[in-house]
Amino acid sequence: MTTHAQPNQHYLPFSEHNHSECVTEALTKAEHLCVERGVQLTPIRHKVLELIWESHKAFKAYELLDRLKPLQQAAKPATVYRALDFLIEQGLIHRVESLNAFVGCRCSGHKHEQLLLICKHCNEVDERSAPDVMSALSQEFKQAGFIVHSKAIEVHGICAKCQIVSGDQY
Amino acid sequence: MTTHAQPNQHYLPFSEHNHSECVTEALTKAEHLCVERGVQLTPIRHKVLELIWESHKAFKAYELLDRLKPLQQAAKPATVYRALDFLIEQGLIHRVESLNAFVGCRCSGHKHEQLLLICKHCNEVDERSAPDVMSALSQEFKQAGFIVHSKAIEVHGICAKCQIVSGDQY
DNA sequence: AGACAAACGTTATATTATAACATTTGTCTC
DNA sequence: GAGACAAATGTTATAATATAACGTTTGTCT
Repeated sequence: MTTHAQPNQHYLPFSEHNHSECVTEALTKAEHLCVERGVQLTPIRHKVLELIWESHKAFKAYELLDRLKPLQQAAKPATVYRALDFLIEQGLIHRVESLNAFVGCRCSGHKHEQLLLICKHCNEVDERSAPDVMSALSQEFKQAGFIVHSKAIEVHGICAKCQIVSGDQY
Repeated sequence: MTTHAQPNQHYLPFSEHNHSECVTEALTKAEHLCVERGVQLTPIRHKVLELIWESHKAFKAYELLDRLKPLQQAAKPATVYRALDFLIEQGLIHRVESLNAFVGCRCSGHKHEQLLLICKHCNEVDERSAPDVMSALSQEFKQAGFIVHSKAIEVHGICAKCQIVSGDQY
């Protein structure tokens, strides 16, 4: 099995990909990274990551908690939030600020912020590295004399797939 | 008194501006806009807008509520959230998604999203129209076939002023 | 006066997140 | 193996953010 993701950009649209492969790849990659880094992808953290990868939609913390409970009797809010903190720290998931929700990161491995395209119709979140946007941003920071620690670049709208599926008034 | 803001970009740094003029201008502009649009900038909405403009820092809803109470006995969470909804709707304030907080909009008048530079040290929020960033974003949306409804572009770090003030380890 | 819509009052509760402290688990040392 | 330690997790409580639902007031139009 090939376990490493493509460089970064231009994934297949969610509709066309083999999601179970996609998940396996993400999890395998996460496992390897954690070993490399000497950090523990404990069973709880692994389960939460798996739950998040169930789809490309962003999950709320309490939705994850509900799904975690059957697998982990003792699960409480802190259980989930701790796992999420770890996964974010390791760059394995993104927090979607404008939704208070969490989504798997397809370009995981290092902490880095991407452009998130969030579809209001299907709720899927597409990440794009958007190099031109990022370099324009860098220019802007330089001009402003601003030292960046973190970015959240989140866009809400309708994805290409949903425009076709339901040719409405978007 | 001149009541209309400069086109958009390149305001004075907060440290150098005359804040009371800045507030007066923002409030006067808001009043005019609401008249033009036939919407009501009621006393409560006006007070909340004034409170937000007390500084260029983002305020939490419940902080605003605490400050509103002395001026408005009956103020409850709904009071504040309704006023905030109105002010956002009219493009008079921004919601800062990554802080769950609200900040006055200096380029108010129409709904439009700007780049927000949020200083972790002084907590002030600088808005920038960042045309190059926006046009790179538009390119990206076009490429992705994504129809945009709204954007949140929020960057956390240290502003130029704070780098000078405390020459630390930022 | 009556009808209506918009804003606001009021109560209750939902949702999101963290604090604080106890317990368990694994590892290292002696 | 006993003791010491750090990391992870368990557990209880509560803080912080936000909305729902319904009643009342106010102004305007007829």
